[in-house]
Amino acid sequence: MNANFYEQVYAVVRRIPPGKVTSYGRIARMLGRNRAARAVGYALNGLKDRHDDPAYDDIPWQRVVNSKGHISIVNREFSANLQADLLLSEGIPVTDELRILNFNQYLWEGLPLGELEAIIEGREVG
DNA sequence: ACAGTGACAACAT
DNA sequence: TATGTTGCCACTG
Repeated sequence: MNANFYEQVYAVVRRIPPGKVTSYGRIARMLGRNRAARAVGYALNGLKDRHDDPAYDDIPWQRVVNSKGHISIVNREFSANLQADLLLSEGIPVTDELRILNFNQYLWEGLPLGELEAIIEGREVG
């Protein structure tokens, strides 16, 4: 259940401020797993099974897109549009093709090394 | 223990 | 530039 990597991913995503976005690959690199981008997506996918749990309600999953700034939820029309709406409500411009305009302008800088270290070592506050 | 899978990303045409 | 192909990693049954 408590896959450590998932929890690390959630901890990072929780820190993404409103109006900012990042990518699956960048999160993977923050956690020291340079090529675990797919696993990050897999972790976020797991949220749909826990949306009842309040502990996972505060995770701004909508702020994670792919490396090109595209919303990556394909074959899931409803969720993809929901993600676009959520981003728009934060002031992030999303085209009707589900692409973020001026993606690099909204990119999140990431966490300070110390905070990342805490998350990786399981000392995150939560 | 092992093979299949997916909200990715980097390359190769 | 635009597609198609090939690694990747963590999780699951």
